[in-house]
Amino acid sequence: MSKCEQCIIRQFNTLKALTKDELLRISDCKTSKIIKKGDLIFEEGEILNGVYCIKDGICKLSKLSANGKDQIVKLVVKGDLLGQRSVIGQEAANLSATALNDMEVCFIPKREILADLQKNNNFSMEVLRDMADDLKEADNIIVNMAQKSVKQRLAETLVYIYENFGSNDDGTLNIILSREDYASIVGTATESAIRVLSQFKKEGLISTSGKQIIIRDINGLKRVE
Amino acid sequence: MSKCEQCIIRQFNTLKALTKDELLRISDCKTSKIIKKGDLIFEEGEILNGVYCIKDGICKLSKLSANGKDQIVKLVVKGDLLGQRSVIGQEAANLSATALNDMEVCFIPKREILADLQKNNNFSMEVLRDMADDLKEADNIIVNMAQKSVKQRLAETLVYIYENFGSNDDGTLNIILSREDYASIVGTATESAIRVLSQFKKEGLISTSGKQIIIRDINGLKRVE
DNA sequence: CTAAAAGTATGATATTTGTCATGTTTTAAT
DNA sequence: ATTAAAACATGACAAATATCATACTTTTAG
Repeated sequence: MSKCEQCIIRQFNTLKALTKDELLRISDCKTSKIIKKGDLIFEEGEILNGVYCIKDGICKLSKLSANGKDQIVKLVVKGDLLGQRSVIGQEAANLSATALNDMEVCFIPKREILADLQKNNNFSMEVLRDMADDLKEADNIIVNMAQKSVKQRLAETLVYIYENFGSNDDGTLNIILSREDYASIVGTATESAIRVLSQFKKEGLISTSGKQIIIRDINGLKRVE
Repeated sequence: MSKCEQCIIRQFNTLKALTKDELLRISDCKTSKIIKKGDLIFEEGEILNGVYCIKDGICKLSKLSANGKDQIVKLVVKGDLLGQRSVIGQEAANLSATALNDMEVCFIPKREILADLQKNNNFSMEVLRDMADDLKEADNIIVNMAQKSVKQRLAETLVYIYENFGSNDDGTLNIILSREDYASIVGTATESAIRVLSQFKKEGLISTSGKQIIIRDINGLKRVE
């Protein structure tokens, strides 16, 4: 079993504030899991017994709406921590987490996290800052959802993915999403998302091959109105 | 100057986790302010030097979108704390706060709050829980914005205000908002909000006299599709 | 390698929501 | 109490988005 003290991943999340001793303790009780593309990590309503530290892969956080459609609220990638909110609030998960490709995660029991939050103030401040940032991000999404068109939201989503999750050598986006996923991020019908992507293609902003999307004109996408 | 140790308000927010000594210190450096209806408490982009504890009154947290329209993200009432996120994140305010009626607030300097967060773990845990709750709420709003119709969102807003902020003896909602404010919560055009309210009136779900709104059929509002 | 399934694409049409114009009512200041 | 300004209300029309139908393409499982 690999050791947390030597794991590079923790430098990217709030666990970086833990002491050597705390890391050793967590290392002893954590469990590693492999999660396959499409599999559920946890589901809305489920009680979480700990948090997940993502060593590799990408997943979506989504919630089922009354109309039967899934809404994606956030994309979570390598280095991020999953389930912090539910563990802190001591309540059932509000969102479902689904793997978008094969993932490797470490599960850390709730009691360890809560104990460290109580004892280590650097850690709780770090978690606080992290959550403050998530909250700001969520507020911005609310404004965008309410005030921008589907076309603008989709363009911004492409820019966001390009700038935050990068692209491969051949120019394709690192994260591969279905058109349905794009619709579910933007909050629109799948057909509408497809139509807008087709339009972007015609305008030379992107090109596609299958599910792969290549950004051709990032500034053009930023200018979409 | 009134004293925090004797103030009932703090029982309703995270300040309840502070010790007597901490409260005494805060009491000594806090300042009381009266804010008139319509006045700005702070504006998006402004650096906050502390947090506001709301002793009386109601305000809206909003953000200006690129299209020039204001989007209301949250309503904040007596007992709530304002500006926690900006102070913790050590960055400019992401939202503007505007009084919806005459308000009485206490301003607590940033350094006091940050010092207490460092020292008092009960307090930081309390703030953490509070923020976790805000985040959950924000995620739910995102889903509603993306997946529900203007009519549904407006009905839910009325139910929310009725259930969380109460009504007067004559049945009118405690919080009086303009049609423009309702539009700005729901994320629609003012005319659309007016039209939907008119429809609710025709259907007997609400009645109005001027800006005042009376809920006639709360269950009917909950059933709106 | 191949068939079935899943995903993508696009047209036609319906519905929802936004915009502009205009008139009425309410609110607030003198 | 009076009046100007603000807020509310509604019609007509335009634009954005959803829905349904259908065909094509890519991916996946055996």
